[in-house]
Amino acid sequence: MPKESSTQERRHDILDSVQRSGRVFVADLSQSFGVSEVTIRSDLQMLADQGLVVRTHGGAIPAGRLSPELSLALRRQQQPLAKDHIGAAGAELIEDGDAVYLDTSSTALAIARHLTHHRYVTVVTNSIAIVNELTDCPNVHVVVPGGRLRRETASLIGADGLDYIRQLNIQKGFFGAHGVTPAEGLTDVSVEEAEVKRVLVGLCRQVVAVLDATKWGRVGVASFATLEQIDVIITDQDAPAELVAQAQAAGVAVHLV
Amino acid sequence: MPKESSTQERRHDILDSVQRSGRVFVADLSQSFGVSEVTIRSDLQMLADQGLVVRTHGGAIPAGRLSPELSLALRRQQQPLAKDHIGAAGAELIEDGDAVYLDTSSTALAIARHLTHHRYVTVVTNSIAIVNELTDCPNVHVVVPGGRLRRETASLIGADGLDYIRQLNIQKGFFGAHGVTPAEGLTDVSVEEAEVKRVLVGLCRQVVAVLDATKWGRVGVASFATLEQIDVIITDQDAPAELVAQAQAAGVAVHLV
DNA sequence: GAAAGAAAACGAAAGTAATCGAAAGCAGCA
DNA sequence: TGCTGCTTTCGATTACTTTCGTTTTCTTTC
Repeated sequence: MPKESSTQERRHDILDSVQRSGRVFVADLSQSFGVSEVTIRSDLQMLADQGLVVRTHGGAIPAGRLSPELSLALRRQQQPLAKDHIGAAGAELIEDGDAVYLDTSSTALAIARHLTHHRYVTVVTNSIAIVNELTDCPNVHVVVPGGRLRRETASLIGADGLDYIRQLNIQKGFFGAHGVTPAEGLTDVSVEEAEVKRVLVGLCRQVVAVLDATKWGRVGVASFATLEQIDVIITDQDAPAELVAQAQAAGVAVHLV
Repeated sequence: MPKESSTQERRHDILDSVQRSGRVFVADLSQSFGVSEVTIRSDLQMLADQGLVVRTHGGAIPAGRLSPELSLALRRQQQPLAKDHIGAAGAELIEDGDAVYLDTSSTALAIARHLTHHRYVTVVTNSIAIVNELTDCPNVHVVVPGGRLRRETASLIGADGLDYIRQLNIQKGFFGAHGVTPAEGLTDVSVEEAEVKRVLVGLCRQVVAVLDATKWGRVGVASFATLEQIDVIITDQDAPAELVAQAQAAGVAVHLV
């Protein structure tokens, strides 16, 4: 393993190593590349933000190593209280008679769980997890635009359903994201899904981002909404005050829950 | 089982083991993974919290799945044997590489359950039950054309996804029906769904009807395929011989299973 | 079948070691 | 001069252990 390579080369080599060996350790990579463990952790964080690896304690594994059910379960398990609070607050923004779009994030699923007392609401979603959740809610009308099954997120992906959605009048769209920063706005780890979300943001009358504190300051590989395009951000109390202030300065109504 | 795996990998492997063997024991897992029983119990607790396993005394069993030890009678309640046989026969008509349409009938679901050993198969379906079933089959590519949720059948209805389907080359379409007679052909109880099925029959290169004996001679309100449009009927041994003969006279290959 | 005792399993708590990530500072380069 | 990439430092977090009181299950006896 060569030393004195560029940052980009090192990250490429690290990714290659993760994929070849199936598991890497921070300590080993630090020794191999002749850089500090903090630098390796920074590299792995970048690769994780692009959805290429999954960070583990002491190292990383290839994205896709874990089964779809477990990947989904791990995502749902993160910040459960924050997501529930954000979900409840998101549901409170939904009025009887509304047509809303819920994306495939686990925070949008938390919103769906709080719709049991709403009436005449239409939910448009490509999340199979949300469809399953709303099967027991006869008061909610569910529309699924369609696409190809992506097991890791129990959702349907692709742009084919956009024509369907364009025919609908969607009052509010609720979007999770991999990260949010003032410069990059809302970002995702999948370029393809970011492209679809970008169109959806344009189709919704009101855009609501639902993010827990861990998402602030983090950047995924593709942006899908600038701060100016966001009407509301619902987040929890741990959200960093400085970034919240910058979002508010850009005109976003930030709800801390 | 290698040591030095991460927590996520261990839990993935534990979940896999639960699903493969149908039952696991804390003591065995502790020995296999080289960690304490408390750690294994913590792992199982997390998997149980997420609804992936059910904790038992001393171990765990799969969640939402029949354990191999459960009685055959309970399996029968789960799905009648005739449908399972028809489903198995339907799956045998599906070749690796095929793109097939499965409708939202419970017999089509039986087909989906027999696809675990197929490769490179694309399933096009609006049945949420089938999507859920195929979540565990990474070898099967799933496409969902989309529509409005119909809770009674865990499926999506409506003609909106037809444009999507028209772009696809579907070798075989598998259709359940409310009834089949020589005069009316295949019939359904929903005029709306019959209209969609009629279009779908026209889009599939080969049309396969999957019907148990109770469907012969029965008539729903709307027809969606004449006998001449049907290539194969898969049915069980109790199908009435005279109606079977008439179908055969009309050029249908009837498979009795 | 009920009761009693023993064994197995559980989960909470506390402790330890490893790992993490934020922050600050420095060097090199355009 | 400002930016990038790297370092060190250090408080926080994670993952695992052992211990021990509690609970559940099994076995034996009546």
